[in-house]
Amino acid sequence: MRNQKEDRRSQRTRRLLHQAVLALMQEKRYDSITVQDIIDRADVGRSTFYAHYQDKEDLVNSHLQEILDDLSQPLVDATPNSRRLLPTLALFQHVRENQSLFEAMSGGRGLDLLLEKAQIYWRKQLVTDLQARLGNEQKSAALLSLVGSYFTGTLVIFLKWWFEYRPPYSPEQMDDMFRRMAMPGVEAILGKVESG
Amino acid sequence: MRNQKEDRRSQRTRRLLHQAVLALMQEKRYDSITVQDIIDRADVGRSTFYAHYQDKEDLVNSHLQEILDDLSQPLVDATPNSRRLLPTLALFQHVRENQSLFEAMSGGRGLDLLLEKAQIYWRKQLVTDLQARLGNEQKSAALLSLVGSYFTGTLVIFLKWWFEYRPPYSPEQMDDMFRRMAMPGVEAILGKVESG
Amino acid sequence: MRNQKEDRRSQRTRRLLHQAVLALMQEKRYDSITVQDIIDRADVGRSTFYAHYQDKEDLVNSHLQEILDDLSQPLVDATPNSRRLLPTLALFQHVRENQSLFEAMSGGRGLDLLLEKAQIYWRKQLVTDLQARLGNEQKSAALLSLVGSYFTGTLVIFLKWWFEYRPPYSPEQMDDMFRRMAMPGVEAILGKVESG
Amino acid sequence: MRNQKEDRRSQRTRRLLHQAVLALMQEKRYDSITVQDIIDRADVGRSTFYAHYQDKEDLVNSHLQEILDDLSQPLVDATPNSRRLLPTLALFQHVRENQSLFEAMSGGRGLDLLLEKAQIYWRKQLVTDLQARLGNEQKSAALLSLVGSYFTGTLVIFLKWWFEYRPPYSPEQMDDMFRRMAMPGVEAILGKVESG
DNA sequence: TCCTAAGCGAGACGGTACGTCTTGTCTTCCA
DNA sequence: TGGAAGACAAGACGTACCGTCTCGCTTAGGA
Repeated sequence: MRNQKEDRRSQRTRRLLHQAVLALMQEKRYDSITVQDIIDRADVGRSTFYAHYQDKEDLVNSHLQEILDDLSQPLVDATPNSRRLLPTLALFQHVRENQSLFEAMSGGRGLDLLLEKAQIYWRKQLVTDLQARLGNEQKSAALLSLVGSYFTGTLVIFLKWWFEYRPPYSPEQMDDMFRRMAMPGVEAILGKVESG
Repeated sequence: MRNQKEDRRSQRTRRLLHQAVLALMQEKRYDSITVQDIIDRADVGRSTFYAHYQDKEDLVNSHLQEILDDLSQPLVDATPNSRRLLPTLALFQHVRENQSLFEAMSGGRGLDLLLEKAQIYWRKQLVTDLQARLGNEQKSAALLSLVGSYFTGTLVIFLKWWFEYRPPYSPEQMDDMFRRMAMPGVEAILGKVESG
Repeated sequence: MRNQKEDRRSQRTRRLLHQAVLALMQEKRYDSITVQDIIDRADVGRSTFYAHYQDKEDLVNSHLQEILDDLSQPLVDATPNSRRLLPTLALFQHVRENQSLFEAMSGGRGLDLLLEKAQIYWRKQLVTDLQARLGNEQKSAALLSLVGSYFTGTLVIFLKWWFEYRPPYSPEQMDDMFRRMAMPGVEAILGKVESG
Repeated sequence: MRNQKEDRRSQRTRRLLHQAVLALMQEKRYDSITVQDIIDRADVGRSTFYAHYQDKEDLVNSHLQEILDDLSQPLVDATPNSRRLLPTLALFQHVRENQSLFEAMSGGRGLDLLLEKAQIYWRKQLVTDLQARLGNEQKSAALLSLVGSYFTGTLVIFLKWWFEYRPPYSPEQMDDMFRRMAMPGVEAILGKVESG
């Protein structure tokens, strides 16, 4: 029916635009990328761009969201009653497998934008999760919020450091260090929340 | 003397520009502040602006640097052989005393820019400090770098949370929680580095 | 026969488009009418429009040509050896009978376009006619051209004035005044060319 | 003082733009001239263009008005109690002297725009003039309006024909023919209004 | 009665010009 | 004579149309 056709065409255009913006983010600072750059690279008309996205930011957000969805897959796949706070090991592994993508974004501030979005997203997930786990124990909302910020913020710090410093550590080593550094802090506030 | 007068004039102009940019950062997003906004507010000619600063970023950086210098005063004042990693309590106290300034910047992303600069600055200080303390113990540069990122990153997370969540915690309570959450992680990697 | 069907459908589409453009010309300036306006009004697809006409101008021209053909009917019907230069009385009468049409076009520059086309068309007719009448008398081509421009130009001036000034004159009065003003000029150059 | 400087700069810019639009009108149809064409030719920034003129039409109008002012100089210079309706001889002479200018405009519809403006301008002058002359004789406003349209319309027809047909006639011959063709018509309605 | 080719609506698309906005330079005036 | 004022070139922005195109849907004639 109708929508199939439109979807097929639209999808192509959107894919071209995403590819273009990804390529450009490897070459120059996010701020200095112009809409003209993007549509030249994607070989797409100006009005077509604006038919799909409000502006450059909208496109980039949509692009980052896709990557974030992919990045958060481990979260979704995790067995609900896993005893770990967020499946961070799977996350480090996933990142390593797609290393080239993230390294590409690492120039030009793209990675920062992604991780900023990611932290907000993960924090929400984590706080919800913690509320569920600790439903009976009375911890203040403030403390939960703080722990959420701390845990996901630290996670982002580790990921950034992994990319920027480029130490020769495996995903497993990274996750191990992360756990060793972050979990005592969490437990200091909440008490033992996991055994793994 | 000529230069005195000129200096005096320059100072006045710079002060006007700083005030203008501070006021504007409370009203709108950093990105949407234009040079025209600033010079209108400061009641200064366009060329005058460019005589003093390269561009908007230069002005803002210069402004943030002033605040950062002030903010980092506790660091500088600290007794060199203090046993604490960064005088964070003094920092939390200083921030509380100048709360209105930081709350003003908190709209419009200005605070983020400041804290980003601050983290880089503090990290450098901290890593240098740690290298001095642990000169004899052989810790890899990588681990020092990671601890520096972790400690200052976490500090920034706490400061941000303090502003955004606005919990009714005193500087002392904040510092206490920060220490309880962050120090175990540091020690997990470096061993005990302080007793206080 | 195949073509009959196609023609019947095509005709409907063309009629819809003509009606739409006529209606629109009453509402807004010619230049500000867009193809989108036309096809929305005609309830016709974009590609259908371009299947029938090259562009907006083509459509309008085709529309004006129809009106012009109708408007020039008196000319064609005139007995070939009429002694009058162009049957202008019939023209004024015809215009009065279709007054509403012309008034409709009078907004938005449509009438100007029509009369411009008309003048060129009539001038050609008139010059050809004069050449035939004066075949033996040696009048330069230049003078014939001038008289052609003068006569038809003046006719257009009268028609425009009739519409814009809207004096309470009958077609007969208009024609009478037109003859009294224009014929002396013609005769000043060509000598008496008609007795009527 | 201040305004002098601004004026001097502005004048330069406006002159450049007028020159550019004049040059372009010789090369292509009025409609197909873009603002980009103009500013490229004038070597002027886009925003500068819009600082001086609302849009292309505004610029062209302003340009035509200048030419029209120049063209109407004979009118203004005429001794107020001249016995002729409009000093048409001076007009034909002026046009011949600036022939190259008008021929330049003759391509691309520019001349049409000018003459359209001119006719409206002259008609107003003439009607005012006739009202003054015939103050005591009771002629209806309608007839004065008609004569005004007729006289100036015919004048425009003659000028256009002169340019388009390019007959080898002198300004004096043109004026003579114009008078011989147009005046009888005027007198047929108004009676003798001049002796010359 | 079914088949098939055309006319058609819908509208995505590449492209071009628009008028607006902002930047950083450059010229002119004035103190 | 050096700094302030602001005109300017440059060029990106988001919008509006254009003319092309691809896609299914009707629909009416010939099989």
